Amino acid sequence: MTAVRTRVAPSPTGDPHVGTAYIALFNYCFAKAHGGEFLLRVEDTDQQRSTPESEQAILDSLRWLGLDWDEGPDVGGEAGPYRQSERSDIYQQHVNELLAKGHAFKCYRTAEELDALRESRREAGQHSALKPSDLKLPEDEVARREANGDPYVVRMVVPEEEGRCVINDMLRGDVELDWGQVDAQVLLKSDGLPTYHLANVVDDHLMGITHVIRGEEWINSAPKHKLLYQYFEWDMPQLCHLPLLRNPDKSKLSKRKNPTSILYYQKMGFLPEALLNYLGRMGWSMPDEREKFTLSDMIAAFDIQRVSLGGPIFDVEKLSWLNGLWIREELSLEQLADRLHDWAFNRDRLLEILPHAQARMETFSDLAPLAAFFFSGKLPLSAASFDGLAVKEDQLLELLQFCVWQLDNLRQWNRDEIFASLKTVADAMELKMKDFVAPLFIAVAGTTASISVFDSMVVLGPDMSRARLRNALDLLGGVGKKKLKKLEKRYEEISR
RNA sequence: GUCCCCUUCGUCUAGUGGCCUAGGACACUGCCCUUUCACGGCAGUAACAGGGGUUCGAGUCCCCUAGGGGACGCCA
Repeated sequence: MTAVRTRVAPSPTGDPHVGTAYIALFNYCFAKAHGGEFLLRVEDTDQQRSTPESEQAILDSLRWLGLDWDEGPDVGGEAGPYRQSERSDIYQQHVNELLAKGHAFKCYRTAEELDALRESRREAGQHSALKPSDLKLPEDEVARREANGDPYVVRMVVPEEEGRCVINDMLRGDVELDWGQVDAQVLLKSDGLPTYHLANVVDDHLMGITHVIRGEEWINSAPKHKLLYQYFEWDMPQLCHLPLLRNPDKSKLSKRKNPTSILYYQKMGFLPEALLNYLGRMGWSMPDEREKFTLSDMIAAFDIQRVSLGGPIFDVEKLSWLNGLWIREELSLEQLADRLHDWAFNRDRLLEILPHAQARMETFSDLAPLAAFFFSGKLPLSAASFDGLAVKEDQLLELLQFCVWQLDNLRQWNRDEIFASLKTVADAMELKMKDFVAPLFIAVAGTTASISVFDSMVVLGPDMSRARLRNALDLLGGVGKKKLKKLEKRYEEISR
């Protein structure tokens, strides 16, 4: 029986990433096309990233897209998506097994020692990875640290002699990697939680995973995984590495350059079917070259060998066209009315907005101009929209760019956090708050006569807010490379 | 820097040695439809990264170069 899983790692900001949905889609189609199961594994062992909300957000997003997961085998005593934290004891057990067999060792090296070690090796022109022998401490020192109760990690033993590891990839065939590039990977962190590499192998085995379909970024660590399968004497699943989604500048798709949150596309008013359809066109095509197809069409025609390896650029323009096609051709007027109702004019959404609108309303019809920007994507602005503001022209770009950066670094998206982080910029630029927020009002709401920008940004969400600020930056001519460097330097001073 | 992966119009792609004078789609341009704008229809611009092989024949196979991307964490 075919079984695949998608790793779901909540992002620090809680935004579910389209890249996750992309991988999930291919896992889903592969499983269903082979009459198998599509499972989910929630990677929630990193306390920094994972919160119940961020986890829920990604699960909801996948469900919204129609990628429902199967229950899977009962490996955690808990049905539904598999959560690592619920099984933390099994990693300890498996690590003990490796320790007993001599395939892993305890390492008492401190972070500082590791930094120094890496630094000195780099200076010496050594490019190979850190091996068990490099990490070794004198025995009395180990004994001292152990007696001292110092923290330690468990690392895996890796081959130190020269040689190559052959990894079979379903799309690329055999890929050979040097063992010299494979370091003594940490398996169990000093907090007792597993790293991806350990959890990945152990979980996949227990879940009965037959095929691992994941992003290309993992190809280099495949030898570690293969080695672990050998250490455990388990059968290894078939590997398949998908190309990475890219920004227009060809780098790996990132929120700094592109809206990447599924929530953003939801708020923009894309249909889940269309978004999924578009993701299915990334690196993949129907045998008959149809552009518009449903999830079940895709499953019916699915052949993983039809994946093309060049990293596709995520092109919002074409996604928009496809979404238009879906709206025009697939929805009746009744269905469209229902969809719009669900999207914007439902109670919950209105209740988010109304607290800010009520005080400013005399008639119901005042709501439309007041709240239109909440239901818009790109605002109809031009450079002239920013004329006549108190901030000087040369300060305008600087101000917007600083705000974009500042918001990029925000861990939590709420009114207080947003206000505090932007206030820092206003202070650093020695601007009165009133003058400082004016351009933000224009960028975010289209006019200075509007609901508080901070409240607006909360409602709009991080990706939409960022997109609006970026758009304003573009309209004003953008920041040139030279200027960007200067600004970065100044920003570093501010953010400190 | 080291290692790995990738390379067809600006973008998404078709193409698995002859059907390729390289096809489709987005975007762009023009025309038609139309009281406007969209939609729709028609047409146009535009690509096999470069160089060597293999072969009767190469976008397709091999090698080299270049370019792009990724990985080198007690992140995933």
